[in-house]
Amino acid sequence: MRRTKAEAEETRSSILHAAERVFFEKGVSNASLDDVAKAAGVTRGAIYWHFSNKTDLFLELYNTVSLPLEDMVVRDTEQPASEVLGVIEASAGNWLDDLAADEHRQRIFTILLRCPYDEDLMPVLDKQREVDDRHTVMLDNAFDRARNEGFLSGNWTPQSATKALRWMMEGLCSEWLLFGRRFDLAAEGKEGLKRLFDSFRPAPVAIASA
Amino acid sequence: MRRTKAEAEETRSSILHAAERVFFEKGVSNASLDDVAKAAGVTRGAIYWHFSNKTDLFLELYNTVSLPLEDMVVRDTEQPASEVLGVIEASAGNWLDDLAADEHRQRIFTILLRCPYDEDLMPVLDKQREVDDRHTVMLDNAFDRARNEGFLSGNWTPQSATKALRWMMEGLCSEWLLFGRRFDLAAEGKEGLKRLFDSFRPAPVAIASA
DNA sequence: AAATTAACATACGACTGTGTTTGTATAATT
DNA sequence: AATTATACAAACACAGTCGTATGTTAATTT
Repeated sequence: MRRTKAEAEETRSSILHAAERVFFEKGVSNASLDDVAKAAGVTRGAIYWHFSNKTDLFLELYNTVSLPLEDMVVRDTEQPASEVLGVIEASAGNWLDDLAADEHRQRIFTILLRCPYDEDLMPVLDKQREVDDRHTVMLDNAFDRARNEGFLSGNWTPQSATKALRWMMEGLCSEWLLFGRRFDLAAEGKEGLKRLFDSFRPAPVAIASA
Repeated sequence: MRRTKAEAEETRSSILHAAERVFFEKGVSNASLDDVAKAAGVTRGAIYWHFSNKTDLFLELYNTVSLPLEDMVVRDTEQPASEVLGVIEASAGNWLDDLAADEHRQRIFTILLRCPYDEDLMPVLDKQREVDDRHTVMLDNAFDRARNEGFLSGNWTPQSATKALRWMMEGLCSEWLLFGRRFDLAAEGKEGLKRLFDSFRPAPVAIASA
């Protein structure tokens, strides 16, 4: 019962969506291809037609969101230095808003956090590292610009600010994703960001007063 | 070939050690009991003698470190308020030192971070949450004491300081454990802690000068 | 000394998941 | 209109893995 090309593309994407849900619920290694097939309303034959095996299915699923993942990098480095910190903070806040609103992204991140990286999933890890490294470099540069223009507190170096920000974001999201979303990610996250960035900014110089 | 009780206890603990290594390397759900048995130099019979099944083995393994886990709570709340922040910072720093030095603890944490929590592993998750909640309460109280005595910067509230600290620690350890230990956990972690705690402390009041 | 039991190893049956092969109906091609 | 390639479903063969059942040996008990 051959379907038209559009229909085939439809079942392929329904398989991907089903895989996302099943992998999220049962974990990648605990989920069987039959679980995915049933969740997609097809048989394993359809999966093996569109994908070569489970690892390939996982990688394709990862690719469906890998490009949006990279959007978290800060690219507005053309701003005046006085606003660099504000731009970074807003960018991180927006990223939290996006994650909080996008269940798809939530599930993918959760899957990625929990998945046991064996040998054949290494490309995923490598890509994650590459994105993280690029992100780190861009943050370093941005904080460095802020510091050179006197907009970074002496308590922080560009590198330490980058790390503090990244660790806070990672811890925040890990706790939220892996631990059952028991708090308001965007609200509490942005409040934390605000206080952290306040400490990034130099103390206001005392106006000569009485 | 019946062994003496001491020998039996020895094989039991060797099974636990093997399980720790194998679960760490292959992930809990990807590791078979035969993998564990071979790594321990026994057969599956020995495992089924000492443990009822794989979940039970995992839970017993978790119990071997669950008590030390709770040591990370700050219990030195009897210090003078002026030193509360220093005590918390030192406690967190010590915790990092311990983790960096104890491969056993590293593996257990990594396993816990990566393991897909299905239904029968819920007790582990619940216990983790309980420890975390207690830790949070103690930190809240400690920061509150510091604030009441004027030792907490106005930029932070006790709750926000607690969260910032916990997220930073969690992000730091997650990245180090899940991402290949590509940096010096204790050194970089303590530097980050120092800067964060510097921002927790109120700005020094300007001495009346010329 | 005989019987029992603890501490395993070995063997067995059942099931699950995987990859492949085969069947098949339909769209696309010629 | 006949052929072919596509998009699957259904069936098959096979390796793991699990739990259990049974065997075996040595320590303990009686």
